[in-house]
Amino acid sequence: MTVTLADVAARAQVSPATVSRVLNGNYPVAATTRERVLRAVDELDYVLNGPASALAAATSDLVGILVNDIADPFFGIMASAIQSEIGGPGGRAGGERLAVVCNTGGSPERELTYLTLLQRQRAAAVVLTGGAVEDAPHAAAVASKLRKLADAGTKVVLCGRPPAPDTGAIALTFDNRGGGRELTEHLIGLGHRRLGYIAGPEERTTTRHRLEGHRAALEAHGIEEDARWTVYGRYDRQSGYEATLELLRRDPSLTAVVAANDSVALGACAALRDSGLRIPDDVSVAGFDDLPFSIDAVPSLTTVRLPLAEAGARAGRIAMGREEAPPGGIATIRGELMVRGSSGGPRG
Amino acid sequence: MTVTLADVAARAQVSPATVSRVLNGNYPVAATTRERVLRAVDELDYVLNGPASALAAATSDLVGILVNDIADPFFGIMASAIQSEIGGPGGRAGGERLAVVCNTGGSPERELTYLTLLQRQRAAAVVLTGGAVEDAPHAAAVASKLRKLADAGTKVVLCGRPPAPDTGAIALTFDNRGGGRELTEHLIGLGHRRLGYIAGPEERTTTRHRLEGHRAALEAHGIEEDARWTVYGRYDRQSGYEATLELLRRDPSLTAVVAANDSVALGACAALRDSGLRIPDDVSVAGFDDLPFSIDAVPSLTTVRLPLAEAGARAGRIAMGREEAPPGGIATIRGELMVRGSSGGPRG
DNA sequence: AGCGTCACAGCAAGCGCTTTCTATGTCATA
DNA sequence: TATGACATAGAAAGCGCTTGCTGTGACGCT
Repeated sequence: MTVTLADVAARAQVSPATVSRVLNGNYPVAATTRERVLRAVDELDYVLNGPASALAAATSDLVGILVNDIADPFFGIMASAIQSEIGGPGGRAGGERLAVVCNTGGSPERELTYLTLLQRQRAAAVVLTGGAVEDAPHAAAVASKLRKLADAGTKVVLCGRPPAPDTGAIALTFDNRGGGRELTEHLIGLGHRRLGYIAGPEERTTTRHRLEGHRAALEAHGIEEDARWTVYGRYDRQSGYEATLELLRRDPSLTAVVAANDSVALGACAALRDSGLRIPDDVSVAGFDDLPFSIDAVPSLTTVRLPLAEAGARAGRIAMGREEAPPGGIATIRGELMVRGSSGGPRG
Repeated sequence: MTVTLADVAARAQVSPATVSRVLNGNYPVAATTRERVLRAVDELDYVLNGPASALAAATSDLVGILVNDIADPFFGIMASAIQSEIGGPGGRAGGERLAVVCNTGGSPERELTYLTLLQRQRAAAVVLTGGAVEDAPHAAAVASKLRKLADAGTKVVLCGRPPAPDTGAIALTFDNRGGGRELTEHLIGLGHRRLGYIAGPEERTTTRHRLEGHRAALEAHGIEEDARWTVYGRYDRQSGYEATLELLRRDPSLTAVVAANDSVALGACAALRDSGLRIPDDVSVAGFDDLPFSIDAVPSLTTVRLPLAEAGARAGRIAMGREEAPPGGIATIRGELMVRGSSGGPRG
């Protein structure tokens, strides 16, 4: 039924070995023979059997990309960049690799299961994007999995994720703390003294780091934080909306709201508007990430730009061995403060 | 070095066959034996060799999802929904399947290459999302590929894509024409008579269908279209920005701008604002898709909501054989007009 | 008591490919 | 002309798993 290497070999009047060599192009084959084989391949419409070849060669051309939420452009942009460097079809790299994007939905179990699945497929490389969960047992489980992958020859790269010591994984980490600090300092510089903070899910490293930066800025300027000023939520618009209403309820005198990311910030803007407050006249708003839509908000969003595409591309190249790993296997990528219309001096 | 089935078998004092059966659970194995095997698996930290198993069983648990642009939430949302039904880790389905998202970047060649790669991996199913390219040779090549995939037992589902006759592919198509028409009729109903249209890439089916709907509405209301009122571009914000400036240059008296999708519409809004025009007082704007950010635009965007998540979920279920295919293998999914702040009566 | 049934477990034959090693013909060199 | 050296091609041994078929006791039945 299905055409095999042997069929091609028969048709081209050569041995299967020769066909394999033509297809893999890593062994001298006379031009005329090669052409004959290629013609047979074409005529029979032969397609290599991936599993068989992976089994025999003990390698695979699968590259896994783990993301928390594929519907979120934050991850989409990174995944896209990673993939373009993986050299899937059309990429620069020679060999065709199948870049597979796996959506963990932020669930630790799924993350682990996907890693196992990739291990099972003997993936050539794995790139994990986005923050990690701080749950100790899970972190240990992931670390052990990563070590096993690395030991089995799979290249492991973390993109926008804190380093995983002793796992052999290369880490490109975002400086969430520094960005958070810079952002809040900008607001403080404008004169704000009462700032609400809408954090992401409490157990995520990204959440904690950004919040730490925010608090560091407050502290550096002698602003004592009110416990009511922080609300935890999810990394989405709705969460931002609800959290903002909650903040307003807790302390209507807030003059600025700092959000965990841009989506949350947009939700915050909507809530403020719905509460009859003007941005930035009454309340300033700041986001994080600088996703494409942030510039289209009205007023456009003050935020911290993370070079997602660049980081992804670099992660992809490292995963493919086309770029050297940073010294120590760890690189910190800084964000850039983007001051736009959503932030201004406090009212009055 | 690496642990194999045989190692587990030796440790559990059973034959490899038994271990395989325990792992696949499709053959009676005594409870005590099973437990012994499972313990050995655990102790040895055994991970099945995917390629070997796929080769021997002549099936794979890979499911491919093709998207045009993974950084675009339009595709991200569908991919996410498809994947959740595929039953990757955490999904409802029992068997663990690896859902792989492939980013074609809208390139026909890449699309074809990815299909071949998936064919090579003997994918269990393939879901193609988004519009197709209208280039005849390419369409034929894709159709032939789809037929081969279907013949080889791979389930092929099109989600948000026009049907591919005689390929055995199930199609869930968006009613882009109907949506486009409804949208423009809404604007005409408001009193607009001079409407600019910012189309997507000319060679895409989605572009053509939406534009056809727009024109049908114009015609139905006896509005003669000016050739200057249509500009082609890409499906992104920047394209919308530039196209709007171009439209304004060509005919400053336009009172409404209809965009190929929401991202383009946002770009249009930005261009209008930068040109000193108010929305909708001076010019109304309409988008398409109703992506999450559209409601956050100021004013919020009038658009056509496409049930991306629902369609994706359905496509996923069909691909898994957990839902029956629609009669005739084709279902048309309608959009819903969402009237919001960006559209109003023409000035004056 | 004799024998068919049933529930398990093992044997062994591949699945379709890669790759090492070996064979063969062709040259250039001595 | 004899002889390496070299360029190619083939034979064959797996890669690690699945599965059809073949045992083999333990049971229940007449």
